[in-house]
Amino acid sequence: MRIFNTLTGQEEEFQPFQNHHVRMYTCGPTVYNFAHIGNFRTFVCQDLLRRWLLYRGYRLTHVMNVTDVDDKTITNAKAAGLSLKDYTTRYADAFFEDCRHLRLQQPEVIPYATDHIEEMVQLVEKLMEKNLAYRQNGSIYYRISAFTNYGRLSRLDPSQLQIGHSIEADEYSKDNPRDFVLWKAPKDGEPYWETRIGPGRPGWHLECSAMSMKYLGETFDLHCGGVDLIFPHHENEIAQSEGATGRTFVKYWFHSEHLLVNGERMAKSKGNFYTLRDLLEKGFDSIAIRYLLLSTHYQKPLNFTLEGVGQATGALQTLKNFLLLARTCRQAPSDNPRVVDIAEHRLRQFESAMDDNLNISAALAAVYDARYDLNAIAESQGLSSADREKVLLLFQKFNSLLDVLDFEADVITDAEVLQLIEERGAARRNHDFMRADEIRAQLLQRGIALEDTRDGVRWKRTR
RNA sequence: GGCGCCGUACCCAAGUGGUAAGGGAGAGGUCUGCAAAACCUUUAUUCAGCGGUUCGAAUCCGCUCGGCGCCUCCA
Repeated sequence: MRIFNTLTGQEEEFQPFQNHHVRMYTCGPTVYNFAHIGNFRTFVCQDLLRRWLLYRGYRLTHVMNVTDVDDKTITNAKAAGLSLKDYTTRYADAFFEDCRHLRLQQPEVIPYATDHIEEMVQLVEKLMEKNLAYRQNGSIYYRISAFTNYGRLSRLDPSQLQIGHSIEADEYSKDNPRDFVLWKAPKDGEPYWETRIGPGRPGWHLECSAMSMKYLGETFDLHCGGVDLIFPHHENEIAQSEGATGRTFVKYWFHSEHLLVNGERMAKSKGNFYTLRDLLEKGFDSIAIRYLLLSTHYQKPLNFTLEGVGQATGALQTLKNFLLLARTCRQAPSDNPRVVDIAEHRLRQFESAMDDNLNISAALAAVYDARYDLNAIAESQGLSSADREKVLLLFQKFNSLLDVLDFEADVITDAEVLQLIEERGAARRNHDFMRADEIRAQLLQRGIALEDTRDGVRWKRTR
């Protein structure tokens, strides 16, 4: 498979260091509030990547950190009158609940920053020994002028960087304003840790270097995040890690583009700021949102609109209707050789699209083409048992990547509903269409849609 | 000021030199007691605009217009 590597600015053949084992790190959430839909676009892209690696048979060790100490978590916890731990636990729980709604697979390891202070201290000690870090007013800074590769990932020339406007008071004492903080001196009323490098708390970049190397080794295959993390976060991670170890930190850098809402950057002030919760409360389906978020290539901006969620819902419905037909269509007396041909052809099309830098649009086209081809057969001739299995297996393969379809047999157990379906059938046979339509409308209100086919009545849930 | 991305139908979107995939929505039709589903037909002589290279350009080059991102809070 080929994948775009931010480090080289090119698409490259993916070849992990250890042949069959991929080690991957993703920058996880900072748990200071509910994650928004833009955050989840990134996590859905990473979910697609991880699922494709698994599909291709790699053993995967995926680490995603949780940042549970930083300026925002501290400020918000204080405002909420909670301890830092109580506050961040609340939002970490909410985050993982949202992840389940979006069917994001759990990474193998989910380390929390506050559980890894010792590893971070060790990393700072190494950087101090190598004279890549210096102490200033109780804080410790990274000396970027001592790291020659600084700016390679982001293609920024350190000497060209403008100095930001929001430099904190204590940072005026840095040797170079562009140096970044590794360890922050304690402030009044803020949490801090007593450590060998002095009291304080970690800077933002430090945790990712310390935790990724702890769980994946000093050199690993993939590091993921949103494009906004390229600079400074990932640039600084490289400086910290490679500065400390002298070895290549990461082989492939995977960055996903941002999500816009109605063509604009999402911002609370613009009134276009959505959390997943907002959308679910408005009655949108979390699976349709997953579908929408995964259906645009990760390197392209995704313009999120409520109309788009509606379109995604419609597209999913087409696939669900097909699966219903595939399960319930007439039993054919013998196998149809075209079924296996179609399945193999469309699967190949799907796989080569995904191998091509996760070309999800082309992969989805293969899914819909398969649906179209197989639908015609199921509709006109029915399917033999073996062919039915093949069709369902094909879509299960597609779904191992997409995870937007359900395959468990859905049965109605409610005796009253079954009774009504029965009664409607009798009414239709007696040409009492008033009564039949009345029952159909009644069931629709309960979320069950009835469809009359030449092979009898068929039903599906509408919610 | 520096670096980078994007512009394909009503909407989303693939395609990076060989004559415009796929999805949604709309219109007409077939089937149906009516629906629904499905199927058929239909919606870009054209890819922001203008020039150039080429037998051939949405694809390559140049310019123009429009939108977006990063440059120490950020997914």
